[in-house]
Amino acid sequence: MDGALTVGQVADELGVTVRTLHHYDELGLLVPSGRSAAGYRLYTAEDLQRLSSIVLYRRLGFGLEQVGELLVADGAARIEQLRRQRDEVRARLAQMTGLVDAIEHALEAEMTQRPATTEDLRAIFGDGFGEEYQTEAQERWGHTPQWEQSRQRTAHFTPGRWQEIKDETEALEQAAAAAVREGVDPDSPHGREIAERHRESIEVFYDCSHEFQVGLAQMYLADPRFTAHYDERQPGLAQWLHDAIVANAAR
Amino acid sequence: MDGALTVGQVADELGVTVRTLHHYDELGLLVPSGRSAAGYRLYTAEDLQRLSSIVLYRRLGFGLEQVGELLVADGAARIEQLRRQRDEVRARLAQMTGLVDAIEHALEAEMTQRPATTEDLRAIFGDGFGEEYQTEAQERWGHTPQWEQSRQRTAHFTPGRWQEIKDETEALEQAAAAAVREGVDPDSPHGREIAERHRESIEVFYDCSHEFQVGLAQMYLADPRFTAHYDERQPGLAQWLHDAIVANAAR
DNA sequence: GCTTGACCCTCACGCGACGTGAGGCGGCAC
DNA sequence: GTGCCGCCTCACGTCGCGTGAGGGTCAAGC
Repeated sequence: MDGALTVGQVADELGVTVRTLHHYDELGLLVPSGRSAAGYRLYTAEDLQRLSSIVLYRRLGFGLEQVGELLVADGAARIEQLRRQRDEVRARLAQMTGLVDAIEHALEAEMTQRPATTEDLRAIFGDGFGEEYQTEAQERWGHTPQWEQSRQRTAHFTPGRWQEIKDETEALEQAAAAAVREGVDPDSPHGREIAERHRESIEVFYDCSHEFQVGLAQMYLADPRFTAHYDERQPGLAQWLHDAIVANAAR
Repeated sequence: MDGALTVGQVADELGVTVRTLHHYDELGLLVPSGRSAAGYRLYTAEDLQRLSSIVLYRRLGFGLEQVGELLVADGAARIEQLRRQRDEVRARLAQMTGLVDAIEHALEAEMTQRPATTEDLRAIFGDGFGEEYQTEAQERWGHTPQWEQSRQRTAHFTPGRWQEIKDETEALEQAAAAAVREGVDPDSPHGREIAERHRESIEVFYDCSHEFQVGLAQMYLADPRFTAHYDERQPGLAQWLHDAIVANAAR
């Protein structure tokens, strides 16, 4: 019996914890063959053999109760259990594969439905969406109620929403440019329609009365950067848009 | 508040159990917005919204604590967590794939190392391994200590072991048949060597003294079925083997 | 008004395989 | 003798509920 090992030695040998050995002892799954005078558990080579079987079956995912059954079962029963276990693990495997897909799905949804980040905006609007402009705009209008309202609303805009906004602005400006080229009167039904569409595109951000819109129109003529933006697309567009907005506001 | 639902209704609606709702309430994960006079939990549409998020995240495999964090996290943090969860699940997936392989491995080992069944024996020895022979053999020798010893030993023989035994028997008989064809003297070193090899092939089953082996040799001549078995392979083999065994026993 | 049955409430233990101390004894080297 | 490591026996914690026990509530039918 001098070959008998204590819990710590067995634990090191087989890669389990001491607590695990205690646990198996409690359950009667692996009761050490002997005890020292002081009550130390003493494991023989046979015990180690049994433990290594237990460890093997545990690694295969069996519960302790099933491990106990496997140890006393004959070959045919063991094979049957192993097959069952394999099938069960395969089933869980399939279900986890589905889980990964579900997570991917949620991830994609989150990516598109989450409020847009600064990077998203740069990706959509290009690098022209620079910090300098942002800073200046904040200084100019940061104290207005419209700015505050816009800030609150856009905080929840998704990348998809921003893309829609860009598309609508683009379409609007193209329609206005076409009207200028075709010599459409700003104070015609079509001219006023475009002015109204412009107001709606602004109302996405904040409540925009006709009066406020007229103020914007005046700025488009007063601030050369706005004027340039419109006239680059179509010479005379800034003036035409201003006139249409004024005409629409006067009804 | 007339739109408020009780636990049972909510449970049906979202496919969870009443106990689960109690649990979430205890944890503070989903505290119903109201209680009836009698203390019934009352869930509003908002509560349902929150619950459906909880159910979603739970289905994605998050723990309840993480679900709580996800509910208050912003988009970026949620995405980060989803990614982490996906990676973790993928890792577990890989490890389960390994598990399946390990089980297959154990299964194969068990298949080949398990004691052979009657079907295994038929597969190895052919259908000549019939019940009639078995029954007669048991009647003839079932009471002998050799039979008992053989029974005990063969009970643990694997299919592989049986195959080895068959191969060795085959090789032995071929060697003996060749010796007969070549006119080898049974009482020569080579003849006695074959006799000794025969004895060893018997000792696989039970302890076989030279005297006992001589008894076997006599039976090979006395029982026409044994004689036929050997002489079919090589005329004169039964007699030759008998003589070699007798010579070897006499040293 | 009374019963019935379905629903709700609050405890509180159970599961599975150990982890993680707490409190105390044994063994061995200095 | 003393310090440290290893061993012992309780015994509670983990995680997400399941499953009663014991008892109120509510709407409907008699």
